[in-house]
Amino acid sequence: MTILQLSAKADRSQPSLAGSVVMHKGQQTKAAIVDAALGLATQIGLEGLSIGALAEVMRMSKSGVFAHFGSREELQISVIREYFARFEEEVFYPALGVARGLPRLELLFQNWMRRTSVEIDSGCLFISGAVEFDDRPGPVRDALAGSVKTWLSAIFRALVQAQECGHLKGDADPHQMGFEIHGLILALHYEARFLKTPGSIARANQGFANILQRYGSAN
Amino acid sequence: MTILQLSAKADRSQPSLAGSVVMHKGQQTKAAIVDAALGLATQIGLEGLSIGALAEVMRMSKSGVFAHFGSREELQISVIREYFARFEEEVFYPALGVARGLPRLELLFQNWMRRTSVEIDSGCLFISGAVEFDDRPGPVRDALAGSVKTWLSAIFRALVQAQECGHLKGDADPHQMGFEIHGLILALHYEARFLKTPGSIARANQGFANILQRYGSAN
DNA sequence: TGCAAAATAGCACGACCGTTCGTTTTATTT
DNA sequence: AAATAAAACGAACGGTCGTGCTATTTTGCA
Repeated sequence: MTILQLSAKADRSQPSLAGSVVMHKGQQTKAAIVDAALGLATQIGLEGLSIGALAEVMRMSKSGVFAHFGSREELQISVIREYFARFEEEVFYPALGVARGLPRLELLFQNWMRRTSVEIDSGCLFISGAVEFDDRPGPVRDALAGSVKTWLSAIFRALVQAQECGHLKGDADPHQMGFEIHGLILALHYEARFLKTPGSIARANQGFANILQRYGSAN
Repeated sequence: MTILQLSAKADRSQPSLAGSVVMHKGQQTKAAIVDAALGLATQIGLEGLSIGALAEVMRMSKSGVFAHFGSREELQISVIREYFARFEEEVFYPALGVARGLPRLELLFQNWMRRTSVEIDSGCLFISGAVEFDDRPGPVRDALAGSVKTWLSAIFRALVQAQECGHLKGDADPHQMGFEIHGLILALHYEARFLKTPGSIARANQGFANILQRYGSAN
């Protein structure tokens, strides 16, 4: 049993570059397209992602690219799924290797921070996507919000476990902690990527330490 | 002397709805256009703001709207200036009426929170704009980043003053505090506007109280 | 090796974009 | 009221967008 409902079964028709062993031509190129699209989308956003530009990068015709998805929305959703899969792989799963409670919580945050640091250059789809699909209902928004909620609830569960392990004060509120931690990540992304404020990474780390100090059972 | 370099002198040619007493037709409609554009931009973003849609709202021709700005970029910049002016008016200036130190700091945050709460429905230009102009250099980005930096430095100064008044611990770091406060606002906007998480406003308030508790000189 | 199926290309469409230009209407001044 | 300046219009241009069609090429399997 895993905490995140990861794509356990080989999901129908969404190639994650490491799909099934036997991979036909179509699925290969589709995976390559999604990979390229992910690169474009993190930089210019899901809205800015255009099939024409994507085709140019892939050295394919627009219609050739288009045929793999059937619609722009489906392309965007594929990108979101791929982004989430990589996020899981990079941030979440490695943290399952360490003990529950504070160790895992700290590793989760550390991985999240490291990823966000990289995204200072490349951009974060969960942040840009949130702004772009604020009040634009539809399947893209649903995919985006679903992914984020899944991740945030994983953080929440790690906090609850830490409390159960006695690593946090009994009256600590995991929801409140999650909110504040999320704020640190958002502030890091905002100040470092947009404002180019130096030292933001250290600020976020310090903020996390402060939260632990307030809510930790020992000092 | 004011902390924010407010538009003290009647700025050349940017009508803020309450411009000079004698207002010619052109300046009136320009102000009305900017007002409508601000409404559109906060909802769909500065990038999504199109002259055609704006003209439709104004019941004017595209070219008629366009002539007031000369370019789309100039329109966007006008919108940013207007947004910042209103932000000052609503959040910053009222806080100058109370005593320096903790009272002013708390009022600043309270005003900021109130504004952000309203923006859960309408959207915040400083947040959506940051995502849209992350790595797109140019005058629009400059106007956006300049406004935000001006505001954040006002917060910073309020923190320094609070420390000078003895309302904060001597070893409190105003930069760190500003970072964490900014994170609370961002988390509020993200979770309330995008994820529709209930209780986010209370979370942000609690977070601010926590920061004050850690850094405050008295309890 | 042949053949069906899948993948890709090519082309055109309608819609919307920012912008330009010449004209006409509306305001302001003399 | 006449003259002048400012403002608004309407049509058009070149461009990009997503998408739908129809060929053509490529692929994988019998």
